[in-house]
Amino acid sequence: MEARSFDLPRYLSVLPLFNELSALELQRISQGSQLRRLARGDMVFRVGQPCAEFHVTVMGQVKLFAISAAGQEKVIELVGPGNSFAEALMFTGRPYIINAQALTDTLLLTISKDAVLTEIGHDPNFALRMLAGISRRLHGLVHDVEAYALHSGLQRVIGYLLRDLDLGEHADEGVVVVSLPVSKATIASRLSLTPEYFSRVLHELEAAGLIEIDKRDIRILDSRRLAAYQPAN
Amino acid sequence: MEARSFDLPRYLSVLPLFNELSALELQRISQGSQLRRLARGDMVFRVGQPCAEFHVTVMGQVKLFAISAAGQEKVIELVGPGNSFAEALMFTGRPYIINAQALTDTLLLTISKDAVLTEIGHDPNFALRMLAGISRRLHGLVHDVEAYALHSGLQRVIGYLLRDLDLGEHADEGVVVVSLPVSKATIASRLSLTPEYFSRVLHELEAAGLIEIDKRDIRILDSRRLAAYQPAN
DNA sequence: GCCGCGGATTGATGCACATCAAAGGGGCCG
DNA sequence: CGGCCCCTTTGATGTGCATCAATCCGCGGC
Repeated sequence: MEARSFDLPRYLSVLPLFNELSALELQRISQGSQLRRLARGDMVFRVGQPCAEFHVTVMGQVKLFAISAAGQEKVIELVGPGNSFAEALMFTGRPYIINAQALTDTLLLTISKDAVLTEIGHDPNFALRMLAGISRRLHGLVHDVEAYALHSGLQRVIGYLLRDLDLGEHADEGVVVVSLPVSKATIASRLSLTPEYFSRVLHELEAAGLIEIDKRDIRILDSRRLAAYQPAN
Repeated sequence: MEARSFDLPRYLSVLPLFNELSALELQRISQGSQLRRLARGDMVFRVGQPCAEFHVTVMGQVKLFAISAAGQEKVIELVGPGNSFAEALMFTGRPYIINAQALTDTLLLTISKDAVLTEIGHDPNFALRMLAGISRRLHGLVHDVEAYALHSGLQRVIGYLLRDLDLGEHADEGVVVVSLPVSKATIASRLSLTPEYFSRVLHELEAAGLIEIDKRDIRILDSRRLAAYQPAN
C-alpha cells in the first residue's frame, strides 16, 4: 500500500470526470496529480491559502466548513469516496474561501490546475464535464439554501435521512438503514442545527415509530410515513 | 426602440462573457439569441420547465426564487442590468429548479444552449470564462450559506448594506447612499428575514445614528462604525 | 379632494430553536 | 477490571426572530 506505487491513471479513470479520456490523456493528467495520505484531523487547506488544484476523496471523509469570527463552525459539505471538491475555486483565481479537513484517515487525490487547463484546451468535452460537475454542485447549494430558509429543523433532518432514497411508486422496500458517515455533531452542523436539537429531533422520530437509532445506523421503518410526518402539536 | 431593430452583436459584446469574441463569433451567438421585453410581474421561467438557454438582464430587475409547499417564498438572488443567470442549469440537462420573475419592466437577452455549446467547441477560452462565471456564482452561494448559518439577522442586513463598499484603509468617503433596487419586502426575503423584522433592524440602525432611511435610499453615515456595530443589550 | 391600494411601520405575543449544565454510555488502554 | 475520554443524551431555561394585527403613508385615479 505504498503511495508511490499507486497506479494514478487507473485511479483517475474510475472518476466520472475522467472516464472518457484516452490512456495518453490520463498519463498527462497524472503528471500533475499526487496522492496524499491524511490522518484524521489533518487540514487539506485553509481559508486564504492560494488555490492551484482541486481534490478527490478516494477513501475517507472530508468536511468543508466555515468559521465565524466568534469561532463557531458551519459544515457546508461532506465529501466521501469518489467525490471531488474545490473545483470552482480553481477557475476564479482567488484564494480558498472555506476550510477542508479530514474527518477520518483519508486518501486524497490532488490534481493541479495546470493539468486541468491543459486538458480543457485539448478537449471541449472535458470542459463540458467540468461545467456539468460545477453546475451540479451549484444546484446542491441552491437546494440547501431553500432548505435552510423554507424548511424547519425537523424537515431538514427528514430530508437528510431520505436524501438518496427515491421514494418512487413502490418504495416499500421495508426497512432501509442509513449509516451516518461522520459524528452526529458534524451532521447537525451540516444541517445548521445544534447537536442537542438534532438529537432531540432524531429521538422524536424514534418515539413516533418512524425510525430506530442504533449508534450511527438509522433504520428507516417506513420511508413514506417519514416523508409525510409532522409533529402532533 | 423596436426590439427587432436592436443590434444583438453589439449588446453581446458589452458583456464580460463575450467581450473577447470576434465579430464572426458574435454573429454566430446572435443567431441563437433573442431579446425579450417583460412587464413587471411576468415570469421568465418556472420550476420544472425544460431549460435550453440562459439569460442576461439588460435593463430592469429579475428575482430568482423558490416556493415552499406552504406557498412561502424565498428570494435566492436578485439579478440587475449586465448580469446573467441560469447558466448552470444548461449544463446539467435538468429542468429549472427555481423560478424567475421580472420585478420591473425588463429587457432580457436570452441565449440558446446550442449557441453556447458550439462556441465552447470552438474556443477553449470561452469555456474558461463560462467556468469562471459559474464558479463566481457558486462562491456567492457559499457566502450566503455562511451568512445564514453564522450571522444574525442584524449582521446580514449590515453585510448587505456594505456589500459593495470596499472598506479599505481610507473608506471615509463620508456619506454613501445605497439604493435598494427593489421593494424592502423582497430584500428582506433575499436576506431570509420577514419584512417586519427587516424594518425593525433598519430603524434600529437609524436610531443608533449609523444610517438614514429615505424611502429606498439608505444613507450610510459611517461605514466603519456600521461594520463594527453590535446592539447595546 | 377623496378614495383605494400596495408598501412600510409599529406593537403585542408566541414559538422553534439555542444555550447552559449535567449526566450517561461505550470503547480503549493500562 | 477500572478509569478516562469522547460522543451523545436529557433537562431547564432563554432569546432571536416570526406571526398576527393594526395603523400609517404616499401616490395614482376619478
